[in-house]
Parts: sequence; C-alpha cells; structure tokens
Amino acid sequence: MYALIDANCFYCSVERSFNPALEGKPVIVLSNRDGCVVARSNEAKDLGINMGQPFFQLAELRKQHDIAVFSSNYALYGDTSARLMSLLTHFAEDVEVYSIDEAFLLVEGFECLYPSYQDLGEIIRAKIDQWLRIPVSIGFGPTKTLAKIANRLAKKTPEHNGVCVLDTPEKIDESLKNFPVNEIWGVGRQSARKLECFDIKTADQLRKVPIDWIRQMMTVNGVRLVYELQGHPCKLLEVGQKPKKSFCTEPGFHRVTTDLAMIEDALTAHLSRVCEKLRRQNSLAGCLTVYLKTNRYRKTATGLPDKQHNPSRTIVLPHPTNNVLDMIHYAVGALNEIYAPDYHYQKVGIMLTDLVSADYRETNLFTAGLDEKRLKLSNAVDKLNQRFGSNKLRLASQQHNPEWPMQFQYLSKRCTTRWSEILEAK
DNA sequence: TCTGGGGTCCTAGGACCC
DNA sequence: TCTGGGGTCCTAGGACCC
Repeated sequence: MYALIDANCFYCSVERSFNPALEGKPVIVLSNRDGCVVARSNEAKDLGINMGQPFFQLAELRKQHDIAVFSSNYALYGDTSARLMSLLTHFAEDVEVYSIDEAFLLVEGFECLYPSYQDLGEIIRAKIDQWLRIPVSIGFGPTKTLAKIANRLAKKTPEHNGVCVLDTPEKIDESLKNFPVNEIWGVGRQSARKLECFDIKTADQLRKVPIDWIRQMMTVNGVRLVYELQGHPCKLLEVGQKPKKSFCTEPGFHRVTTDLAMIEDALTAHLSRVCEKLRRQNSLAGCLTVYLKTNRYRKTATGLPDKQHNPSRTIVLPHPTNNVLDMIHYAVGALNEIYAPDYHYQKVGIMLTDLVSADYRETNLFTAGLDEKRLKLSNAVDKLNQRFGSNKLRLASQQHNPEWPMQFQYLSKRCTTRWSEILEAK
C-alpha cells in the first residue's frame, strides 16, 4: 500500500500557520513578480478566484472583499516543506518527496502497528496539525495512481475528513466509476480530449480499455496508467534525491523591452544564479542554451497581437564547467546571435544541460591551474552571498540597470530562516 | 500597466553507420 | 520495371507534472 500525503493549498496554509488572524479569511499567494495567483484558500476559491488568474484582474474583487494577498515566500515554504517531510519519516521508512507539498509513503508492513490504514492516516494528520499547523489530505491505495485518486477524494469529500483508503476491490470499483478521467494523475488536457472523443469519461472506463489501443493513444505512459488503475504498480517509490538533469532560469522582465544592454545584464544575472544551482548539486554543464521570449498576450497600439519571436541558441561548451566565467562569453555571444532589435522581449532564459558530476571533471591540460583558482573563487563568492545575501558580490557586467529584478510587494517574513525576521510574540 | 517558473519523459524523424 | 536490412545517436517538439 502506498499513501500520498498532500498539503491543502500549501502556500496559503503556511502563511496562515504563522498568522492565525488569517483563519477563515480568503488568502491568495502570487507567482513571481506578483503576476498570477498560484495558491488559493477555500474562501478565495469560493469567491471565484481561479488558479493562474492574473493578479491585476482581481482589483475589483479586492475592493469588495477583504482578501489577504501574499507574494511567494519560497524561503518560508521551502523550510516548512522540509519540516513536513522530516516529520513523515516517523511513519514510514520509505518516503518519496514528490513535490514541495506532496510525499508518497510505502506503508506496507506498517499496518500491524496501527488498527487500520484509516487510523494511520488520522494519526499522521493530527501530528502534522499539532507540529506544523498545516492541514493535509491523505489517500491510501495499492498503486501510486490509486493513492493519488484516494487523496483527491479525501480532499474533495468532506465526509472523508481528510483520509480516504482504497484497500478493497469494492471500494476501488465504486470510486473509479465516478472519477472523471481528466482528473487522473498523468491525464492532461490533450489526452482527456482524445479520450473524450471515444466516450471515455471515467477512470473506470479507462481501466478497461485494450492495452494496444491505449499505447497508440497515449504511448507507454498510457499503458502504465491503465495498469496502475487496475492495481498493478508500474510507478515505484523513488526515494533519495536524484540529481537534476538540467537547470534553467527564465524570470521575466518587469515590462517588455527592446534594450539589448538590459537583456545582457539580466542574462548575466540569470547565468550566475543557475551556476550556483549547479555548484550546489556538485555538477558541471556540458551544454548551454540561451533563449528569448516575447509576450504572447501583448497587443500593439492598434489592438492587433504583437509580433512574436522566440529564438534559441544552444552551445556545446568546450569542457563541462560550473563556472560563470567560463560560460559568460558563450552565453552573451549566443544572445547577440538570436537578438533582433524590432521585437518586444518579455524574458531571456538560460538552460544548462548535459550535466555530469563534478567528480568526473575533465581538466584542460593548458588551463588546469587556472580552473582550480576559478573553482575556489566561485566557492568563495557562493559563501559570501549565502552569508550576506544573494547578489551582494557579482560580476561587474551584471545589474548596470536594476530595472528588471524581481518585485515582491506582499512578502511575508522569512521567519524560520532569518534571525532578523523572527516572529515576535506580544 | 500588469498574464510564473521551474522540471521530466517519450516519440518521430533525420542523419549517419555497416 | 524492379534499388536491402539492419543498427545507433541526436534533436525538436509534445505532453505531462508541481
């Protein structure tokens, strides 16, 4: 049996857990640069606020209702998530951290310690509430996909009280008959539309399709999905961190721009950031991609859609590296090749791929000594920036124009990771 | 005025090899 | 008139996840 623990509107719940005055009020959390809504409390959902809705569209609603608004406080959410995951290891040996607010547990063999899975679920919920004040939903099932479905039912059906156990064929049959196919884990908009054409609308119908047919429709992913719905595990628990295979960063500008100098400036900053991620994982990148994106929503003065340009350029680096000084020349060169002056760009992105472990570093015969020095330099820069704040020490070419950086207007305190922002009790 | 920012996996098709 | 039969590797693009 697998259990899936999933926090209810996690970001909003974290804000609430450190600010009880928000209890019962509509709360929303915004994406980077306060662009879109990425988390909503139930009260906010009841007001009709949608996932991904642009924040500026809520101006009128905010006048009518007292909506608590927050920028994304990743330091706080990340730290709370780490506490949540560590708590879960008290209940099972094998814990897969699936996302910032979700974890799969392999609970087979532990049921003898508890009267039932239902009881185990309730105990976990109570413990998380006691220690973290975060509401969670818990679903149990013989495969990860069924646990996901159980979790969804636990969240949506109040009678379940946050825990749903699918442990008998009867319960599974009953649940799948009414479960919409488009809400299944792994069925996105495209597949749902295709299945709809063949009148497959519920998980139960999907479970009964011929395997060859589903392979044609949804490739091998569809095959795995159908087996999982039938109760045969295809997606196994993945414990331990797997090193990332790529890193990218593509924060948008505050407004669109045609200014190459400013784009170069942003690119330098993004590259520094993404190299830091690389070093944190002890990896080197063999390949670098620079891309530009225009704003697909933008209209010209005449109301016509603005012309779009989304070019990219990939460079194979002469040697795998995680040093910004080794890459900056290639990145800026690539940018200059793809940039065209008559487009309004919304963002410049950089992606590092072909990652290898830094333990396998291939040294260049002619620059080995220099590489060593540069490695020490980047490590020193990382440490200083960790201690004094990010970007305190940076390349001279970065941020000659400080217009583009992120803006977070509604940020709460980073009260679990910064002494200066610790909560005060009055 | 303002519309996020990350990731993974799979497939088809092209280029190349003998 | 008829033009083989295996392979591998790479890339772009699609679909999905949070």
